[in-house]
Amino acid sequence: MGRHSCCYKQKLRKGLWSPEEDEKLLRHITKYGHGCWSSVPKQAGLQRCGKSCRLRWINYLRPDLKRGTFSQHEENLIIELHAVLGNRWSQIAAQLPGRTDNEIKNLWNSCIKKKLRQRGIDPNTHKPLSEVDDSLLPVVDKLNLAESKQPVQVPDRNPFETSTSKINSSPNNSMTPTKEFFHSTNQSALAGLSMNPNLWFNQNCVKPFDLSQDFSCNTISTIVPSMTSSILSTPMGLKPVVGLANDSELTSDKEVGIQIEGDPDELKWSEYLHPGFPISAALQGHGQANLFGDIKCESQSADAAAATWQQSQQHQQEQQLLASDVYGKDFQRLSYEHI
DNA sequence: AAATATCTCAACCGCTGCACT
DNA sequence: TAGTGCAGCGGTTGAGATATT
Repeated sequence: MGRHSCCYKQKLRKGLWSPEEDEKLLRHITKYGHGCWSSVPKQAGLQRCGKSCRLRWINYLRPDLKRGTFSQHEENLIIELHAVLGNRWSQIAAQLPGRTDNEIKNLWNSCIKKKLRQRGIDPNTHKPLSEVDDSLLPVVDKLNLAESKQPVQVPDRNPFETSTSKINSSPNNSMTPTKEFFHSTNQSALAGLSMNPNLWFNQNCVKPFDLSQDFSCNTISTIVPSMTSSILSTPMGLKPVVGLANDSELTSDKEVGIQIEGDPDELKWSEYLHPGFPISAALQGHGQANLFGDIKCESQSADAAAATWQQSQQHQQEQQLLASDVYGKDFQRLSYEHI
């Protein structure tokens, strides 16, 4: 089609940027802003294409970039977000201030994938490697899988779990939620739901939010990608959510109750969280709660949360029966305690 | 010490979606 | 409606650094 692209222009420099080029670009953008990227190289006196300038600015020159190695918390967050978002690096990067999509992508491909395999987790599906169907893997992944299966190393803790978490903290609890949850065998009915009990909740969402800033997630439909529309329109109105308890004022002995209220069924569910613990991970164990109604997260005392939790038990059972009615035999109730 | 293998990461490539005409 | 320009995204590449033999 002969579509014109800045990349096809002749006499443009490629490869690594020199300090002089960096300085020119930095000075120009600091003074004038980038505006239209295609005009930046000319205005800044650079023999580069606009695309290259944009990339250099975003990945290297931007003043708000955080340098240095990733913290353990950041790595955990990336794993958690990858389980939710897959390879949507820019969306993942949006949740890590000062980090770029390129940086996160590189970290994932060079480090995190390896670490997960060593822990016996498939980085693509986030399932235990023992569950991964070899026939579905590319040859390269099969090789990696075979390698990492050698010393079958069962993870001794949930990689999403923080040290301060009380949730899923039993000694042999790795990626294993101990509660029952719903799992549909009808893929069209619940398109997008993960087959992974740890993640089915996650796969459908979304932009994590910070509890310290906003406890309300009733607007979840506005941040759930369009891919979840089929889920949202299910008879039960699934509205998944993911978040982090990041309130810096919280201490390890101060609990936050996460309450989920269903409408119109007034389903209530609660769990205790500690700072830094991914809500999604906490919710995994009680995933069925997320099948119903709107979700609202509120801060409440441990006692109040416990009372709410008690109150919700009976209602959840009723809702589970209702789900069976809705989906008939396609809907199974499974326990993953044996995994 | 040299050769080779592996890893890291900056940058490129090709594609998509959107806005505009 | 189709064509064009652009920004942005994710996959891939390859040079340099580091580890291993």
